[in-house]
Amino acid sequence: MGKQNVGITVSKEEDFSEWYTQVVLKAKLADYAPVKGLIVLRPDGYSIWESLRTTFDKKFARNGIRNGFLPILIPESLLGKEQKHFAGFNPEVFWVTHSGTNEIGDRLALRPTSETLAYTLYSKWIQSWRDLPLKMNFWNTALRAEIKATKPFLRTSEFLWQEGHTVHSTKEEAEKEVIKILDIYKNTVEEELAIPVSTGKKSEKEKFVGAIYTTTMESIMPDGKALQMGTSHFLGQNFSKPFEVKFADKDNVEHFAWQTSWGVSWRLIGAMIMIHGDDKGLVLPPKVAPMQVVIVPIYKNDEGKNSVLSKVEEIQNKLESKDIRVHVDDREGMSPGYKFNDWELKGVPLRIEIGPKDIENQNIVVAKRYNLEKISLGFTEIEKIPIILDEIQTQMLKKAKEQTETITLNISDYSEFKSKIEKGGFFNSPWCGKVECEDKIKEETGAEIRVIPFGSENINQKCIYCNEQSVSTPIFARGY
RNA sequence: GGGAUCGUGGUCUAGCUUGGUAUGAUACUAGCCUGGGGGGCUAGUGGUCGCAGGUUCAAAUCCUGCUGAUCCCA
Repeated sequence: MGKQNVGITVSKEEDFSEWYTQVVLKAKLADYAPVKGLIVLRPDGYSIWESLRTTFDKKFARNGIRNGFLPILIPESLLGKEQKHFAGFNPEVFWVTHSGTNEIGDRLALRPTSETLAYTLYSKWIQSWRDLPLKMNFWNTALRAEIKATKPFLRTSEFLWQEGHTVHSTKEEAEKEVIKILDIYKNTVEEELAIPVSTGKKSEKEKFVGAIYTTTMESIMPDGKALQMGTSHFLGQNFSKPFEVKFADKDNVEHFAWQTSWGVSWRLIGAMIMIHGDDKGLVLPPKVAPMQVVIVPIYKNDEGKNSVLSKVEEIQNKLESKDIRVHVDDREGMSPGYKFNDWELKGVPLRIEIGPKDIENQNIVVAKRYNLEKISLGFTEIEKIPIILDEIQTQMLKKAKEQTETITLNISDYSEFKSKIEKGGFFNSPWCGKVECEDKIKEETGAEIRVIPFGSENINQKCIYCNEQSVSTPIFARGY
């Protein structure tokens, strides 16, 4: 077997973009579809998404949110009801104009997002304060035409996501919901994917079109570019008015409702690949890994094979009884070395090697993927495996946090800002709050306000661009 | 939005300038030997050169259109 095309052929350090694409394809998470900008998820990729979905569903349910399903086609007349929202999405909407050979009068959009459709229904379902709050979530795909620069998971014309839409009788309750969701997002991403995030608000310029304000979580990738990991919007009454989502309150006066919408997409998978992967390929956090442990049996002859395989089976059963996802690689005709590399490419968190030597010594060899460390465990120490997996999960988050810290800089001088932006990173820099400065910074450096972190309000500094009094210290970065 | 490069068995690739139905590696299948970090030998399978059209006796090669991918800049 040759190694030239099987593994990753470039280093993460030297050619990040190419490295990323190779990891996605070679670890068999996804492949390109025959249509531009679309990808296909393979079992290992989809399994990670399913794992995230399961976690989110549990947390949503605990918060009183239930799942529903919405169709993919939205008539133009509905999509156009909230003008700013429509104008924002229009350039990237796919349109269905024909059914068979007949032209469709009110052409149909492939949903870029479902606010307009959901709220048309909500206005039917809500009449009284007793119908509120209404909290629903939808697992589906959204379609937004990406003409250029597509990249698996990060920028595709169709993407898997969840979109939540809630309706409340008061502004306060809706705003609390916005934050509650952002919290769920943050702790899920940090606990499951081991990716640190910064949360806060988007600037006026960067907020969701149609929202009063947008809260967001952002992460910095190893190449110094920021990635939006999820957003939770306070819609106010911007949609409830045009869509007539209203209710009779206890005093029998009719009010427009207060709404939120929020979503995360499979971009999270892209972030996980970028943050944790290395030159050998994917590195999966144990919690979302489709296989947490792979066992590679090693033997020379039938006699050795039998004793090794019976031990392997015993260990497999022991681990499965502790709800560990185990796979035994009993493929014949492949050398152990080939298998080691293969599973490292696919990012399995722990590999167990068992051969004649180990049977003799009453131990197993355990290799950790995230740091490539190998340790020996006695046969009686198998129950330590779940603990080791937990440690790996913790260590991966720690490592990612350290990485984030090293590329997060406090910069209050604009010339320093400009000279360092080429290398990328999160820049904490004071800002006066004016969109003119934001625009100029974007124009001159390519960096934008990714997030204005909660608690970053401050009036004691000078705007990095115009030197006037600051209102906050946002995180600036170039983005994906 | 602007620019550049590219598309040949599953994968990577030679051939293209100077037209004559395709090179090598790897993968895959079978057998034997091997087996603790991408093994060896032997014998096989697999493509009609991204798609459509044009020029020609003849097109992977020349021309046109389309499509897809990658990278750089805004």
